Amino acid sequence: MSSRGSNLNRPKAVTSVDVAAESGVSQATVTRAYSSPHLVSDKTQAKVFEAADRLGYVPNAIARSLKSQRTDIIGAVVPAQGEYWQGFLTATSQQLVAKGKQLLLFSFVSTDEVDEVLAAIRQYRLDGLILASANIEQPQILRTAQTGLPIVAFNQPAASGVVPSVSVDNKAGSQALAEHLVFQGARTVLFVGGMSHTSTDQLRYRGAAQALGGNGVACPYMEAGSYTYDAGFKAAGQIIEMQDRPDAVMVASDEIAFGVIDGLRLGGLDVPNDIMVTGFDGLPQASWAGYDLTTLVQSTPVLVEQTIRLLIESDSGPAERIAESPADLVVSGTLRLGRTTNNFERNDLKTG
Amino acid sequence: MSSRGSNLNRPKAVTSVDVAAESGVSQATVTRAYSSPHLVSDKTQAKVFEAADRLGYVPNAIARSLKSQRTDIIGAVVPAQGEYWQGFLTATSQQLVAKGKQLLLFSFVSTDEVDEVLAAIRQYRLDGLILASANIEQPQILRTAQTGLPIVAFNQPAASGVVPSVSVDNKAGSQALAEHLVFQGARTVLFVGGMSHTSTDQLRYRGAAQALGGNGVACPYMEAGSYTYDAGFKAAGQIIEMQDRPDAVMVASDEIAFGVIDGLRLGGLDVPNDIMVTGFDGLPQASWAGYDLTTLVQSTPVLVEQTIRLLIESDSGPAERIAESPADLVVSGTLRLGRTTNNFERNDLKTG
DNA sequence: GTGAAAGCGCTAACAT
DNA sequence: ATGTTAGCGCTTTCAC
Repeated sequence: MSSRGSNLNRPKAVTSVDVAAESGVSQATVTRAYSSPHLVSDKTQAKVFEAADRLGYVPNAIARSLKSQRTDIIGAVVPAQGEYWQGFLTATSQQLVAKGKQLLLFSFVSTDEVDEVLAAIRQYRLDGLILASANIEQPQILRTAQTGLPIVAFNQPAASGVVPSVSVDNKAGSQALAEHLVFQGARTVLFVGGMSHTSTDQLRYRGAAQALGGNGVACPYMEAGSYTYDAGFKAAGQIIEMQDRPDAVMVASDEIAFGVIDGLRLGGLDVPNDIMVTGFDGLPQASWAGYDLTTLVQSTPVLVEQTIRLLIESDSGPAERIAESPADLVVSGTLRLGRTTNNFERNDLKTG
Repeated sequence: MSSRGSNLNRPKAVTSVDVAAESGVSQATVTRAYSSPHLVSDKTQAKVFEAADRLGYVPNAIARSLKSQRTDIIGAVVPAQGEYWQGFLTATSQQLVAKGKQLLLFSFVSTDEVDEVLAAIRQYRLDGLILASANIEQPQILRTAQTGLPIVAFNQPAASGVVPSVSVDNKAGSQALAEHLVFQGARTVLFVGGMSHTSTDQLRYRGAAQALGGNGVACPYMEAGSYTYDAGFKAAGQIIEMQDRPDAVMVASDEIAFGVIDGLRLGGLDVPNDIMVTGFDGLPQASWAGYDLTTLVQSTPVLVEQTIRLLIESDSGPAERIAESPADLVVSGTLRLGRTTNNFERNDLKTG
């Protein structure tokens, strides 16, 4: 065995006691210099910081958390797959750091892993948890919520019965988009969903069906099977085979829509001249020239902001149960030109 | 029911002392039942777990960390932008959870934020840190490493002088790809890099230039400016303007390559018949029918595995300084057909 | 404004 | 196999 200490070969940690000794004040004063500077004279604070600098002292967040019962860490449970989630993760991480909080990330592939993850989470006494997937089941959520851990569901409107939830206004967005399709002259529209049992799917379909029905346009539903490119690609194969091919396909998500477009084009159809396609989400790729997809752009930073607010406010007082944010309709190349209106303008999705 | 009434939401925390009282054993035995079950009789353990269940007890990881000086948390600093990073994050999160560890995520947009983030990190006494970006500067890395925090650089080969580093074998991959281009009949090749000062760019270019030079093919370098779609799209504009348009464009990353392809096609060129394009990374979108990009596929899970191994082993003994993993050449639709060899086969990038 | 002292909940000797 | 005890590093009364 090595003669060294049992576990880590790190340099011995510098603690507030060391800084106290070095600067000739008490340990309590060192702590105060950091966490309650207003209780310490400027001179003392300077003395402490100098000593800390000399010694390389950094306050220990673990010890602070043990005492204060706050970790300043927010957890997020996010699906491993899906083009959508990157934007969520970076927005969340950024906004939390700006608030002096950190993000503990858990990703899962299959729903089975969620239980395991939720158990691991409980040990860490997080300040809050964001559940960002339609694939987490309500009993799981409920059980976790009962431990007293503040939870907010993200883009999972169905969870709002159990925990506060933040999501884009799926139905209103879908309605606006459907109305625009009618305006563009679509007389037959097919809705391609991801998984029919999710609330996201249902709301988006309902919005479409309602708006279309009001205009005397039928809206059959086709299930792609998952929210993936491949599912959309396969769905396109079925669309091509259809007897009465629709004028337009409303797809439940951008990622599925990319697959639909590629599948249709590979099948020899011209998008948008033979058939129009729309998406939902506003992924960065939607504005890529190869797709130039008409879609509903979610403002992820805004949604995340609301999520964090709900999470933090849930410490004090009754929170709203559900917050819905509008999606912006962005009309692009996947709609036929020549019938546009200036109610809708082409926005840039990327700032660069 | 729902009116818990009071303001503070968390039920008073159940501790090992409570469980001890409930089960009639000492507090230490409760702890042992969880962390060293072999030191406890089966009967006692059962008794403890029952009591814990009744009370809803979960061990407190914060308190454990304070005592044990291990948090079981690994940090990762990752750029906010870039299609590449989602795969890294999910692989890392997954593999860590499988090892009973957690992932604390930090993302940054501009380099200025890195210092702030590194400071925040130090407070958390992480067990290790993965720096996954070419944009973190060596002095910063060095300073952080000197605090005793084990660090591994991910896909940032230049950092290997300072901390252990794991990356794909950029040069060898690029060479193999360049040789294949020559085999396909390319006589003039343009290399489009992201940012010329990064080691990733340099290695990928060097590999290409060397292989091409050995075959008497020149390889000028063009800098896109960033590793983004937009940068590639703009580069395509310049390529179209060129007097002697190259047979093929080797692009430093898939994401840039998507932009190049779209830009070339929008400019009226046929990819691959007018001009061939290759990428590097093996993003999911590379296998989408719209691009079907010939690229070098990094096995992110394997790279992450090595990264984690280095991080954990660095606790005990001298680690390798650098690990390089091969990239798999995947030949797809963005190369001209008719001259293929069965040395290279089309692989499926997606398992679904 | 500063110091002394009592924990936060768990771990790891050291006893028995 | 189990109980006792002394901390881990910080926050927070409570004195002075």
